Amino acid sequence: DDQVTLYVRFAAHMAAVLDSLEAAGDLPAGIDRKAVTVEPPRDASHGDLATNAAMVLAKPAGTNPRALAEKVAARLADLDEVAEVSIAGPGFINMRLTPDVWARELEAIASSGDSYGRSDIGKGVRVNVEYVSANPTGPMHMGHCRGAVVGDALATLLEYVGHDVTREYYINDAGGQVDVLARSVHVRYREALGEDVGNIPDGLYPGDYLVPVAQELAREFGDSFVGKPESKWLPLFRTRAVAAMMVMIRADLALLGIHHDIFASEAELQAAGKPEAAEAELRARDLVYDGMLEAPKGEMPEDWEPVVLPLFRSTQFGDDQDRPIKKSNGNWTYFGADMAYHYQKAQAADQLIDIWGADHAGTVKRIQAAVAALTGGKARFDVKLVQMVRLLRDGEPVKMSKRAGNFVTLADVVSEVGKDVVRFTMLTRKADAQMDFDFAKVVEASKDNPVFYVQYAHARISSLERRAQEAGLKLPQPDLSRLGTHEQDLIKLAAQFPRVIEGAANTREPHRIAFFLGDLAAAFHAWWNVGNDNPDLRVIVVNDPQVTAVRLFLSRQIGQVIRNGLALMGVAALLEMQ
RNA sequence: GCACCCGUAGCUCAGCUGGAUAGAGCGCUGCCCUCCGAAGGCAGAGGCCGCCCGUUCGAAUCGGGCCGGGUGCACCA
Repeated sequence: DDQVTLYVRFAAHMAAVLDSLEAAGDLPAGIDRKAVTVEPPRDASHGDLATNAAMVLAKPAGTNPRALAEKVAARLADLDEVAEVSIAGPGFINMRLTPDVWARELEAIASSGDSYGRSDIGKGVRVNVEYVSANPTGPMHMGHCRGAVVGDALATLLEYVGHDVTREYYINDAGGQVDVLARSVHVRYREALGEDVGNIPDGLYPGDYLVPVAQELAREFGDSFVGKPESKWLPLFRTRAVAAMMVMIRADLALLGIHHDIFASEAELQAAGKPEAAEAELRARDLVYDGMLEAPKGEMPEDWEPVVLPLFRSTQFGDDQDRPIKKSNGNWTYFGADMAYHYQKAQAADQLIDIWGADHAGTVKRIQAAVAALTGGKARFDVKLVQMVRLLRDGEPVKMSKRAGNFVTLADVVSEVGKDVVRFTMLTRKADAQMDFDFAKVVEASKDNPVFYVQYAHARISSLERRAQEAGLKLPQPDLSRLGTHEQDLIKLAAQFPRVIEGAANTREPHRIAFFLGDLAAAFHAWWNVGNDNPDLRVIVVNDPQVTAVRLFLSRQIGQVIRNGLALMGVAALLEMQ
């Protein structure tokens, strides 16, 4: 019971109070209580906790908020943990809690340890998070980075709150771009056999990361694919090249600490006839028909001509126009295969989440339409769009030319600033807000760099532990009744952690963890800094072991919360600053 | 023309999925620290939350309509 956190406990208190009012006939039975909240008021001078119960329930109960508030307040005042209750404004019920509550929460942090903030609100519901899914045509570059980190942190977060999470990567190994990849490798293959191929032709991938793949093919097959028609070598070269690219991509992801459970292949999906099955099902329900494609609404391409294709009725689900599932050459469109892919994912999960780059925003509606059609609206399906990251160095945009494969790779960035800095920084903005990533600023050791400030707090806490040990202090068991008000304020903030986690999980917004840690670190530094002016207020007061024991205990638990938050973000907590 | 995302302090951004007097960092102003637990600290000024309606006891938050910025708009992936 010690491990039940404050807000969980008070939700139960609230329910019990309302039950007892029902039993006493002061509240009609069966009123929806979903809107009732118990949370800290924005202004701390109002108290520690506030509930809107009276305002929310007054109307359905056929009474007025003040009258109901009186009754609720009276019962809340009976709780041991509540020191004082007051009614304010339109019917807020404010509670001030006993100091003991904060001591108890601190102990809950200590006994829960790495699990403080964990919950089971996910109830084991299966969630499939698909993220990264970069085309297997080269190494990961910075454009993939943010989605990778956001997806990974979100998956970890959902696991932490009790979901059964699958991390999935969709390999786009069936489209035209992997044929281009295979042709690019063929050029390198001829080169490996001694031919002077000159510059890599336009339209092919010029990167020299293809050289080892080609050399391997040359070693294994000699010149048997030189001067032969594509049909003789293309499938083999494609398979080998994609496999090699995926090895590279996995290595890049590993640099960020990212590992997927499932790598799903589009080519295999098609070979297994999944798109045909989805089409058949939708045709049977008249959701796929053969029809004329509408002319594009934007700039008209030169070679546009009307054509009849199998179309999915995505307009019935809110899309702007129906979408082709096959091309005029008979191949599946990306959408046609993707539709079948999402159907497949929905067989093994209750909820689907896709993390996409914002440049794909235009295709969200059609895939949501397809999932709604194929699952009968059963599966919750969210597409999370991640906005672009502008790369800067000292405020100047980093030059990138897509030609010559001269992009900034993820591996380069990680080796320059480190995994933890990349991951934390990518989570310091809402996913749908644009972001700058300045190589100079993210490693700056100052207060306006949240990565630094949070790590610095944790390092200070670790250093306190070390110094207490080095000083050889004989410390008693901490007597938590000696916590001061400043210290209680720090606990109050730390106690929000489980709520922040819950909110971040429900809204699928892992960035909230980063902001919370920034606030908690700032509060810790402020507490630390009072010791600058007054040595009696330092954590370690050599001639007062009682106080030292309590403050050290508090400091250790703040460190625990910071560590738990960082762990969810996939960031290692530093024991000392470099 | 349509769709999606964004408009909150001078700048960069939070705002707990409807709560009370709107928050942080930077910048600015003032004081403190330079005898070290200071890769700083404390305090202050600064906002019709793009605009207008609506829903509600209550709106930065929800709905509708405008205005402004970004992105995307045949079978590409």
